[in-house]
Amino acid sequence: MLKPLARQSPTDDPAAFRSALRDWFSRNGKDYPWRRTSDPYEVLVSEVMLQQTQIATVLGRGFYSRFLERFPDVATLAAAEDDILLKTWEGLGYYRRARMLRESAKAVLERHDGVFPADLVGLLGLPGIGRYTAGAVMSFAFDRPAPIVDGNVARVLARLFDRADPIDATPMQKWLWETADVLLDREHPRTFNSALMELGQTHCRPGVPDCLSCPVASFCVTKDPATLPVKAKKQAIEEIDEHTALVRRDGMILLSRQGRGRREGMWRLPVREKADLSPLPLLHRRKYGITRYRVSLHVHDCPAGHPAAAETEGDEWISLDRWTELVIPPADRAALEAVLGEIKEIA
DNA sequence: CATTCGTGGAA
DNA sequence: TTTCCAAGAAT
Repeated sequence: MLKPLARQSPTDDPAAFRSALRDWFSRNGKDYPWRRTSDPYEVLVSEVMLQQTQIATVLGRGFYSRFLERFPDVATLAAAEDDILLKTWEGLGYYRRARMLRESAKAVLERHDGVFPADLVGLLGLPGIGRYTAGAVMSFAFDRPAPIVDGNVARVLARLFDRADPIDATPMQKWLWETADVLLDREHPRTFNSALMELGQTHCRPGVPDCLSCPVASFCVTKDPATLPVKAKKQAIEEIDEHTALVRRDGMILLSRQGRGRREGMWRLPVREKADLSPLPLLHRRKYGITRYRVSLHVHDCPAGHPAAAETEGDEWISLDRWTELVIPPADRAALEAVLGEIKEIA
C-alpha cells in the first residue's frame, strides 16, 4: 500500500485537519446544482433523490432539473397528484421517497406555515427525513452545524481512524456519528460536510483509494485502506421467476396497477401462475434485480380467451397508443417495448 | 434489530 | 458474468 505514514489522527489536531480539508475542497470541489442554492426545498429534493442513488443517475438522466421544473416549490409539490409525481420519479427507484417528499411538503405548509424548520428536531419530524438528511439540510441549506454520516463519511472515518468494526452495527454507528460531530468545522459546516463526502467519492473511494494525492493523508492512520470499511450483513440473492401475460384485444393490452407494497401505483404486465402460462409461447425474457431478488421476467403470448387472460384486481385495458405514458418500472417497460415492437414489425 | 424498498453503473 | 453498492429511512 502506497500511503504516506501518518503519526496523528484528525482528532490530534482538528483545526489543522479542517483547514486541510477546506483548502482542498475550495480548490477542487465540484459544481453541483444543489451547491448553487441555499433553498432548503431544493436542497431537500436533491438529498432525497440521492438517497442510495448515484449522482450520475440523478444529474445525467435529468431527474433533478425535471422534478424542480414540475414542482418548483413546496406548495406545488404538496398538491401533486400521484401519477404525475410517480412519472417524474419513474426509473429512480425507491418510489416511497417521492410520496414521503410530498408528505414533507404538506407538513411544512401545515405545521410550519410554509417555512422550512432550521433545526434538527423540526427536520427529523418530517416524513422521509432521517438523521443523515436532516443534517444535510441543516448544513447544506442553512450552513448550520450538524454532523452527517452517509456511506462516504463512514468509509472516510473508518479509514482515517483505522476502525475495522462493522459500520452497520450499532456501536460503530454511534462512534461514527460522535466522531463526525467532534470533527465538524462549526464555523464552516456546509463546506466541511461537503468536503468530507466528496473526499469519499474522489480519493477515499470504495475499493482501492488514491492515498497519494489525498489532502488529508497525513491525518490518516489506516494501514490497509482497501480492507475498510468492514460491513457485516450481506443477504443471499434469491432467484425467482416471474411469468406475465401479454394479452391483446382491439388495439389494447391488459396491464395491471400495483396495489400496496412494492412499486405501488405503477403499471406492470399482469403476473400469472407459471403453470398457466408456461404452455404458451414465450415472447420475451429478461433479468432484473430488485432488493434481494434476481428476477427472471417472462412474457408469454396469451390469447384473449385463455384463463390466464381473465382480469383480476387492478387490471385494466390500455390503448396501445397510450401505454407509454403510464408509470411503468424499467424492466416491464423494456419488455413491453421489445415485445410490442416485434409485433408491430410483423403486422 | 433485521428486513424491505429499485435501479443501474462500475469493479 | 457476478458482485458490489450509491448523499438512507421506515417498519
